[in-house]
Amino acid sequence: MALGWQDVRDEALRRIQAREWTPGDLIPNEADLADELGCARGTVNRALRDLAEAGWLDRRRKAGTRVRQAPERRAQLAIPLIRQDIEARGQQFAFSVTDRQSAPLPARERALLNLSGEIPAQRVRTLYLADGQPYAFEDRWVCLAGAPGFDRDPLDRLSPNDWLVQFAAFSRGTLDYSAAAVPADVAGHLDCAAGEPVMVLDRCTFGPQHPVTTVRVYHAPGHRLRLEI
Amino acid sequence: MALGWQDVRDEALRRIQAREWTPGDLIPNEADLADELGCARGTVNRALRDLAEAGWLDRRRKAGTRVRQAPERRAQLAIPLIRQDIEARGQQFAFSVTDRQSAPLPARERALLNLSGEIPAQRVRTLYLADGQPYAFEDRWVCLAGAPGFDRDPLDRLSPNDWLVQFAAFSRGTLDYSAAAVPADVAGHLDCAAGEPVMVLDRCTFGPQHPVTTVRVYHAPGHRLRLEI
DNA sequence: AATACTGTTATGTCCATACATAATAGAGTC
DNA sequence: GACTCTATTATGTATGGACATAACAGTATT
Repeated sequence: MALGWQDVRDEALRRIQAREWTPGDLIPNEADLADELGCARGTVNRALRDLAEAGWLDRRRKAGTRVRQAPERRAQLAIPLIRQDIEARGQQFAFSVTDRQSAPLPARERALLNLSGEIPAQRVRTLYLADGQPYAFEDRWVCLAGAPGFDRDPLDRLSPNDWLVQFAAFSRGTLDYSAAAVPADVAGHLDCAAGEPVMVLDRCTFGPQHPVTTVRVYHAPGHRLRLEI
Repeated sequence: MALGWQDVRDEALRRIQAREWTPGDLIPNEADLADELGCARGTVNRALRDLAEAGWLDRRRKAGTRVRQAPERRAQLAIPLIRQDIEARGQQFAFSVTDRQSAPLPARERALLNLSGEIPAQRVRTLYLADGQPYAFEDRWVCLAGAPGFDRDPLDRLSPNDWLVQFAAFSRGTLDYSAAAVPADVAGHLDCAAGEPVMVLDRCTFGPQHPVTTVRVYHAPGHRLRLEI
């Protein structure tokens, strides 16, 4: 019957939400709680660590554990992989590379990726389709040092997105969402009026050694980014 | 001397990124790894669990641990608290309630919060300012059952957002970002042209017992939502 | 008063062990 | 072959004990 750490977490969360432990409060220490609830300290530790990670508690050695004033909750966003997004909605995925050229990385992209000098790169612009309807249009620069072989792949089976996921190791990156009016040249691909408001994603990806790619994705009108807490 | 779980995690991540363990691969089991690295199985477990949470590994009882094909990385987004956002940028926070009325919850909002029947609620529309410049305009419905006392607060010191954070327990919710053209009545408050593209956030908040509030936030043009991995 | 040292304390982590649980693989049955 | 039952196995978790570490508080020193 012994208490699991999830039980302990639920009980602690209950006390926080029921305001038995109010924001700013110092809560009993692990040993006492373990004693009170009848489990080992390790179990309480696991439970409270989990609540701290979720933003409910603030823990500091010696200072003890206290309830956060404003529970700094964090939402998790599964990083969008366009193909998966489309397939998850039961739609047919397709893409078409509209143009592709090799050239040194331009200044704007160099700045985004913290690079300087002449960087061999390739630009690919791709339209993604869901059930034949435009889903997103991406304008991507790929650093060949961070994605060796990318320029030699015909990109007929794998989309640029999928190719990079599969062959380029990556360790960190940034995602930057904003709203913008569709530029005229993109509007044609997305099959909408120029100037319509759409979600734009600017993304940079870095591998363990080299920067890999930076991309601007124009989502089709109506796209929503959904997060749950 | 003794390996910490972070050391084990780093070593495992190194092997994944160096492709010593390739996607789809079954990696050695915990006991063997512990043996090889010279630490207890618990330590390996902690490390691998961490990598699984971060999306690098896939673990299943008996089936073992394997490297994710496409590391389903998750980005964390600190839930936006407008006042903190503004103050974090070193700007002066201010707000003004433009109008406020008590009325039963309309149909659209009832649907969003999974409610039916006649629900006592209050509507508040608020303009948020950073250094005197419009930052966001919110149109909020608050369920009085989930936020008792809200309708009696003059909202002169605390903004609706801050009031709810401080006095209404909440346990879960949804965030829904999209791009939209600013409606004419909002454009006046945000000091921009009607029809300009802006980020819109639709948010629902639920307490442990009752739904609490649903809100639509129109961010000022140029607003960016930044996530890091 | 300012500084340096020294306990004390609560959390952080490790270990060895034990048992629980989910999922697979194989044996046996129809 | 399709099904059921039964090991087997890798991960999940609980325990008690131990020590590490950060941070605070009080004491001693200058």
